[in-house]
Amino acid sequence: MYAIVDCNSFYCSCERVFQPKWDDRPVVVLSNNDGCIISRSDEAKDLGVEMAGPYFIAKPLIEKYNVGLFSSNYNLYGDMSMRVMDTLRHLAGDRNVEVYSVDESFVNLFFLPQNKLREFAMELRHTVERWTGVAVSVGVAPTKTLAKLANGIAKKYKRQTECVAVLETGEKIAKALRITPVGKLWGVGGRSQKKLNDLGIHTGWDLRNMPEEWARKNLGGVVGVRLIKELRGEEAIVMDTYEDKKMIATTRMFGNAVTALADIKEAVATYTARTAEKLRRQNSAAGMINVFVVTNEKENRKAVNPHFRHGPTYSSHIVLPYPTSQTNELIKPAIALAEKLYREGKQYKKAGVVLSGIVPDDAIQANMFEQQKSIGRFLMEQIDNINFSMRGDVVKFASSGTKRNWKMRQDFQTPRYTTRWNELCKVS
DNA sequence: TCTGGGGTCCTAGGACCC
DNA sequence: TCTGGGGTCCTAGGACCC
Repeated sequence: MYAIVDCNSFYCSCERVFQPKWDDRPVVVLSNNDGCIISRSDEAKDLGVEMAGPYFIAKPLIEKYNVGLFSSNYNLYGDMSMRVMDTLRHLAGDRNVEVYSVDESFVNLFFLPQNKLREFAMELRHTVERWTGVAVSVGVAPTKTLAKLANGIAKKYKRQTECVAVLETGEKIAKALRITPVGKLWGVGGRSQKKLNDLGIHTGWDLRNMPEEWARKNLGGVVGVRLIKELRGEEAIVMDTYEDKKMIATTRMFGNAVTALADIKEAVATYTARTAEKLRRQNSAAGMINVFVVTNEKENRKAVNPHFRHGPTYSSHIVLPYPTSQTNELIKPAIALAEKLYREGKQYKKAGVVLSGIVPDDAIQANMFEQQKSIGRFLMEQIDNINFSMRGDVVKFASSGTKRNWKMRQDFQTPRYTTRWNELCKVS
């Protein structure tokens, strides 16, 4: 049996821990650049604030009902996430916890007898809440997909379920599948939903009863087959042990459109530094670097797809002479790529740096600059240690610049309560 | 006027090899 | 006039997730 433990309105919950006056009032958290709504409390949901909707559209509603407004504070959420996951590991054992995203973990419950499942799930819920202040919902079932389904039910019927739903019998699973629209299943997105509905498949139960061979032909091949197996209670998606990322990226919208090459270069250098840091944190090196920029050219884009919000993406990549994790070795090619992509007179909305061809750092072949490299490696470690302990980028490369014309908007940001001494929560 | 920022897995099709 | 059959590796793009 698997549990999925999912934090309720995670970003909102994190903000409320440090500002309890918002506990019973509607709150929302905005994406970078204060662009759209990426977390909303139940109260905000009830007011009709749309998830992932643009802030400017929800603004009248937000102002009318005095909804609490927060810019995203990833330093805080990252740290709170660690606390939640550590609590789960403490209760279930390190190896039985698979962190799935910043606010969700799967927990393997094979060590529990059937009649202890609910009790243990409740213990997970209560302990996380007591130790971190973050409320969670728990779904338990024989497969990951069904556990996600159970979790959806726990969240939807919070009061009846006390945020914990266990589907341990065929009967309960069937009932849950019958009341769940197929589009709500884990792994069924908008495209597949439409396709399934057109074929007269509307509920999870309808899909569960389709033949596997049909899924192989009509539902994304092996992906569809796995989904149906999982719905029937056959494990097809197993616990994932930790693996290094195969691609690491930093991409951002600019606060305002940017036209100067100097600004683009500065942004690309900063993103490269941030990406290299992520790379070193998992002890990897990258063999390829890809830089892209997005303009705001509008012509003809809307006609093709009315949802197009920005212009075309221009991208280019360089295969590095040898894999590296050093910021200085990555910034040079990144800047060269930015220069190559830049066109005078265009307006740029966004840029990004993507590292791939990722290998373990200790597997890097020795090269002529071995000695120089080890010095560089030492330097990188020092910079990382300083930056990590300060949870910001205190030490920067000169090419990252200091003006930051392109920096994003964050008008409602809260302090980094848990990662900066001088931003600690004060109790008066 | 104003619409995140990451990731993963899979498939199809081209290039190339024997 | 007649023109195989496998196999691998790579890339682009689709679909999905949070």
